[in-house]
Amino acid sequence: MKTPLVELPVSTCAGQFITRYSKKGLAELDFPPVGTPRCGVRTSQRDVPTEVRRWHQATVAALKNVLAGRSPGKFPPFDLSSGTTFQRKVWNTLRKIVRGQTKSYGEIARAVDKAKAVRAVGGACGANPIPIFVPCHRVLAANKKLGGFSGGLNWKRELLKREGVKF
DNA sequence: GTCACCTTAGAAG
DNA sequence: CTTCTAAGGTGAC
Repeated sequence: MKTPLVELPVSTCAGQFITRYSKKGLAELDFPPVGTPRCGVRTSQRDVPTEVRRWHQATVAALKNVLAGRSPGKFPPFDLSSGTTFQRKVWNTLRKIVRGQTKSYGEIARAVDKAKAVRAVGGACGANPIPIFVPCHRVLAANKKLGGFSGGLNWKRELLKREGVKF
């Protein structure tokens, strides 16, 4: 059984992101469909619980800060219950990577005591429900190559650039 | 069961 | 240098 999620859009100049909340916190974040960046689209939040609105406020602020190349500030609580134990371990490790810093898939693998599971780490990154906040984009291949990215390599490059990472 | 995936170290040519 | 291989977790088929 799965708790239905409350879905709310986040309109930024980079496009309209989609966020989804469970009863525990932010559960998913999607990149904008494609193009058509529109600023300042207003959305009805009539049926949204007060608590979720508060989280959403934090989400919007954090997202805009990141897109502006600043530190995110406050995050809403995350609900990563959808992942497996291994994935949550990986995501938890990713969150420790500070802004402007990068790690390799191998380093993440070692950090979760599965030195040889580098490819599994890649899989976990791809399964990451909350990109940007759980910084899967800060994970590069061993020789500082870009590697891949489900949401589109352009986003990975863009996010890193906005954090001041050169490569 | 098999395959493909955001990988990587190492061995061989 | 390039190419090939094996190894790990997980979901799709």
